[in-house]
Amino acid sequence: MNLSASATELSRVFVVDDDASIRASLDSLLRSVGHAVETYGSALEFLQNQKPGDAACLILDVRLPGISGLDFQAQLQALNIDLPIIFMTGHGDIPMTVRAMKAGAVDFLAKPFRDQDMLDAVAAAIERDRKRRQQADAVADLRNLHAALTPREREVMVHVTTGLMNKQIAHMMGLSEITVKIHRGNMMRKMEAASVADLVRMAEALGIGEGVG
Amino acid sequence: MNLSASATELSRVFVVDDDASIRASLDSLLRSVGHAVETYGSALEFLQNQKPGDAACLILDVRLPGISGLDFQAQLQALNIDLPIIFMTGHGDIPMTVRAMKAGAVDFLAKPFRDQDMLDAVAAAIERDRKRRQQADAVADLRNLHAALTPREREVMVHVTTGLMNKQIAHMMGLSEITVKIHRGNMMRKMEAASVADLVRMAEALGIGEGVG
DNA sequence: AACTAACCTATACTTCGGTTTAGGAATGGG
DNA sequence: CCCATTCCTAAACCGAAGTATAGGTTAGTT
Repeated sequence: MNLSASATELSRVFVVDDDASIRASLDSLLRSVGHAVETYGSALEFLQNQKPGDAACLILDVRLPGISGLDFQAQLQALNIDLPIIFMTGHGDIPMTVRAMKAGAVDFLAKPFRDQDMLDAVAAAIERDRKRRQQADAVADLRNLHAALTPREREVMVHVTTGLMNKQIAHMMGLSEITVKIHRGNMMRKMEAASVADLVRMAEALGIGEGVG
Repeated sequence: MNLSASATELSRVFVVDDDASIRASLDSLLRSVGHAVETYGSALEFLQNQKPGDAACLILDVRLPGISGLDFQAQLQALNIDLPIIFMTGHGDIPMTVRAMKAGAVDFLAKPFRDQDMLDAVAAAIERDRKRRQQADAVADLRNLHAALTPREREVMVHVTTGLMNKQIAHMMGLSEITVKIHRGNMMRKMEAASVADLVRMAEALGIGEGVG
């Protein structure tokens, strides 16, 4: 059996709904297309288990025991858990929908919904998460490199990405030019930057010293 | 009278609704807080008049004579008219709301709505447009500079922003190194780039030759 | 035919970037 | 106390970048 037929990469879907029958049917539906599924009856239950490294998304009923799905969405953001969310609702209204979408929800489905709509939403959510992870991983790598810099090297990096010459940097930092060159060389090696152009792009990704745009 | 009291910058709101009374009340509401307002009874009417240079937004009833507001939204995108849209609806449902929000609507208000909700939405929309314009203007300036480059200069610019050395560029283009230097110097002057760092940021803004990611 | 723009090249020179080698000083941990 | 790290500097050197100056070709315009 080819376990990874439809899911070329691992995809995990978390379902949070207090209705066991909904959980069961979603579980079956999602597994049928190759997603790994974990279901929970409440937000708390979900929070207690931790999420692995797969591309994932969260299917949430707006009405949960104890907490509103919308509030839970905000709570996750506050906790820095960035998981694409698909909302379901039995008695949703427009303001609720708008609020959820503004807060970044992938989709908002009114029950009952068509299976295909849910599958499409999940596919979109998983894809979004996959891209976000990819981007986040790249930035994390850069952060590691950047963290290995000494204070002086970090400082020089800012000035280099600003477009200053060694001479100017030396003057600003109260150093001799040759010292700047040393710091600069060490910095470039540690950052694994082959050129200033590379370095500038890294700095942009790290959110360091913007300039033109 | 201080005409620009509440509106520190000019803001223009387009209202498209087939109901004249709605148009009138929105016109009055929006003018009261300092927005310039133009109302139209149909999408076509709006399209025939052209939009000026102010920061602006569009208030649209989802149900318009002849065309759906959602379809009109898509049409505007196709026409490359990027105006923040606030939808109003009397009989809206959740799928409609989701579709509009996914397509980039700023807000989606169910009638009747509170005046303050509309004013908040308009303020957010205007602000979004202001930022978009600012960004677009900056890019337009860059495009003008870039358009003034000769083909060779453009080519050299790509290679420079990739981080290549003059020697390598020369080899790739089948030129002598000195010729590359000339093109490069002319290019930097025409682009008004004081440094490679500057140039790289310009290239990013122009969407030219990405590198690191 | 005269002119302009874009293109290519060379010599010569200056400045800038970068590495190597070789030190000295301060800090903090084992 | 020794050791590692960070920090600063210098001399010497090489290669890369950049700027004249001076020339040439081709193609299209007037």
